[in-house]
Amino acid sequence: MEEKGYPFKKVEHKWQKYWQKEGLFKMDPSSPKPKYYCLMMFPYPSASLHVGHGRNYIIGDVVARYMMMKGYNVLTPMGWDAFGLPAENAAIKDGIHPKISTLRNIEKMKKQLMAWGTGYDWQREVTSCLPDYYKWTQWIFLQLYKKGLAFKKKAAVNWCPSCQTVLANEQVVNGCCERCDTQVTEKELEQWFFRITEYSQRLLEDLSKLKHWPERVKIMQQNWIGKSQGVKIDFPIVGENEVLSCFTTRVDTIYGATYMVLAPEHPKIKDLIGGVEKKEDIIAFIEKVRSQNKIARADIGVTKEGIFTGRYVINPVNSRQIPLWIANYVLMEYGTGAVMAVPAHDQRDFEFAKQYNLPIEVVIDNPREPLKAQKMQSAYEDDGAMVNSGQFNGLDNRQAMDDIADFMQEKGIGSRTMHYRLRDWLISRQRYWGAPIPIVYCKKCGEVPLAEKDLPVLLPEKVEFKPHGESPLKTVPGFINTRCPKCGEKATRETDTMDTFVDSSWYYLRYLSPKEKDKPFDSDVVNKWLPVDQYIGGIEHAIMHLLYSRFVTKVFFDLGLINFDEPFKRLFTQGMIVKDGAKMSKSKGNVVSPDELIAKYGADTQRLYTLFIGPPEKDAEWNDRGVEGAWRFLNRVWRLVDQLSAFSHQPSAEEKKTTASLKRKTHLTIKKVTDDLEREFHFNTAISSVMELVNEVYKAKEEKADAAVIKEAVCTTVVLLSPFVPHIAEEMWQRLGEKGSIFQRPWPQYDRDAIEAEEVLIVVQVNGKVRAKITVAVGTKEEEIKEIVLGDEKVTKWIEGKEIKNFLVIQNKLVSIVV
RNA sequence: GCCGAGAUGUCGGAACUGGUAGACGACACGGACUUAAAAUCCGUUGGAGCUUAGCUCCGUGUGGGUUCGAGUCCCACUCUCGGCACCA
Repeated sequence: MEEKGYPFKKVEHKWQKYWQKEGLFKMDPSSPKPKYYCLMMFPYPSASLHVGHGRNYIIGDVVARYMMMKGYNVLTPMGWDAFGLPAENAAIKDGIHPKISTLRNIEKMKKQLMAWGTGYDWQREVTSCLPDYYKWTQWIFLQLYKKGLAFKKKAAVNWCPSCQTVLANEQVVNGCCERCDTQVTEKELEQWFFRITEYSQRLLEDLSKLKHWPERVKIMQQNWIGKSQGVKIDFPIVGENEVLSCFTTRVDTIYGATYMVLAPEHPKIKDLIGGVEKKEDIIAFIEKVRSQNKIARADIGVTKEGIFTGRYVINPVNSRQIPLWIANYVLMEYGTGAVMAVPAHDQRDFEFAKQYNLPIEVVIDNPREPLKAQKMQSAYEDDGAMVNSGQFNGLDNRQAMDDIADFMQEKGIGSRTMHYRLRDWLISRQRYWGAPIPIVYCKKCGEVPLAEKDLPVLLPEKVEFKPHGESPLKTVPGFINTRCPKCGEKATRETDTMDTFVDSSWYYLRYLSPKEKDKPFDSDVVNKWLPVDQYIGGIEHAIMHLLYSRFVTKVFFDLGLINFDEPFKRLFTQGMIVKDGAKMSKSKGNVVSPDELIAKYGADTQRLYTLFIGPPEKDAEWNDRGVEGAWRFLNRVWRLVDQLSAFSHQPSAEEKKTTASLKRKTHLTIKKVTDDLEREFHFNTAISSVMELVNEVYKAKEEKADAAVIKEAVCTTVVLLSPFVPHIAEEMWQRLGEKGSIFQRPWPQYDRDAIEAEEVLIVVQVNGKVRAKITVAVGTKEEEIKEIVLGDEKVTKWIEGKEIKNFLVIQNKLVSIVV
């Protein structure tokens, strides 16, 4: 295609080379400037990028360049979250080794990032799938292991009986295997966990330290941790010298507990049903529920299923015997795996009681109309006065909650306690493309961690990818067979690899000393540079990645490795770019390729449009027409610079007014752009205000304003645009006769005197409606304004013959008359 | 169901602490330049009405409220999007 407009290809090539040569983005450790760590979530190296991906990097690049001009020593590194399932799937499908496809994708993406003009300190690049990185991921595992924070326990995985393989949640589609469509079941395996639950309270509390995180992300994390206060109550089992404990947040409803339900996985069931008549049926029921995988079990939703155990427990407050059931709607992972069922006041219990004809007893009355157990259509979950509750009758239920908890603690039948929804972090993956877990199993010594000096446990390269029922690592004898680090006897290696979220939970520390051979990071340097000043990434990482990173940081803090306990000071989560109302994806065919755009209009046009499209934290709809608008604007600025030297003029008195107004606009724009960048990254309004300035310059040229002031306006335009469209800005800067990189000059300051206006427009409202506008000198006295207003024809028309009830004057702004 | 975000012209979106609603861009239309087209430049562009150089009324999802004045604050509701979901 023939190039029209400014020669963007030449310009972009020239300046990309220049930045690289000059090392513009190389962080200088000896710089006396204050530090600024600007971090983008490191990407998974995928084969094809679209303009939606670009938004993240473009925003980050604007921030980095702006902070540079503000005089900071900016660190802006980049790396690759390079382990993961897609590469392994590609290996199975196309037979290409994950390492090869991943490294190839990295090269491709790196070129793409450079084509966007985004600058990074490439000397600090990290790649999580390479041994010099994952050695330290394994090291981190060992530290957690030593602290008792890494441990093994049985846990269920999704299992495809046909492929004979473990499936990740995203490989399960509608409860079936994505490859062969077989119904997925659950299988128990010994798996590795990180004990993140030990940090529940701190992870929750410290959210309040994160003043510059989006509120919604903090709320999501808070809900995810899910703290609830309640009471743990012991129910004695009839005929045994034992109790079943349950947790409730609604201890006020205890008198209404008419049965108890256990999760099918509850460990005490085995003993309890030992001598029961229908033991076989119960076992069959438990088997049935457990054979369904978690996803299917959650799907059932409506159908609550259960079975009576034949046993009874005693409600400790009224000594009543109530039946003990097992049901699919009770989860072992939450609380104690046992629930006191109060059908009158809990909807789930209500549905179950209706289905199995269990008694319903009202203990909190609806203040609007008394409840009748037989007539209830649903549970009453709101507040009211206590009834049928012994000594607590008549109390407000909220009050009773406290009183009953006190009563129980006194009598020793229950205690106030807290529960968290957060579960331990399952880090085991039965996969090849991940960091091997550095553990060895020895017949004599059992489970033995490797010594730090024996790291890394290298991932073998020669493996078979075709699915045959087991993790590819299990088929490599050279990997599995080893010696016990303790006794030297023959031993076998752990074949599970680590969740990629482990890799990504600490990479931001590695950037500070990426080539360090003896430790994961240099504590002194890390302590100097962290926490990260600005973290930028997608909202999809609001919970997992950010929570895991916070956890790992806290562990490092406790280990004395670092002196801060939150990794990211400021967080910005950008919105998605959609097209035709849907997220861009190959399957939907709505992908906009950055390569074509760059070929047609250049990277700066794409950058400008991406930033102009809307507020960056919100989702935005891509529109090809809008790109042309950005292109037109850049050319408009380009021509302005081009023609500037030809313009010289000494203004007449009349033209001086235009000159003054342009000068004022110039400085107002500096203020506006700066405010928009400081305030939540409002690039869209910053850019529109520069557009206004450019329009004004065109007008001022037409009206022959002073050449020096026009030049000031044009230079300011170029500088203000530079973080957004760096290539063209550098080129124009040079053409304006300046030397060196525009990013090495300071960000402009506005002149307070220049933005002072001499006259203001005052709006006159009569009965709340705008009726006239008058222009007066700044600071005109109230009396004087009154006089002018009352003499105005447009105003008198509306107040004539009417009584003025109120006359309000707001300085330099507005007059409001009520008649 | 719960939690969160949102609803403004034909479209993307502006409007900071209540003070001219619709900045800026896109689309559309008209004009200038041109042999012509593209590009560029200038102008018009929320709706309705009228006695049409202008003026009036209506207008920010719906209904109510506070206020001299509400897109903005309060109450109730509707819808859309996102996340979580049998959490005791």
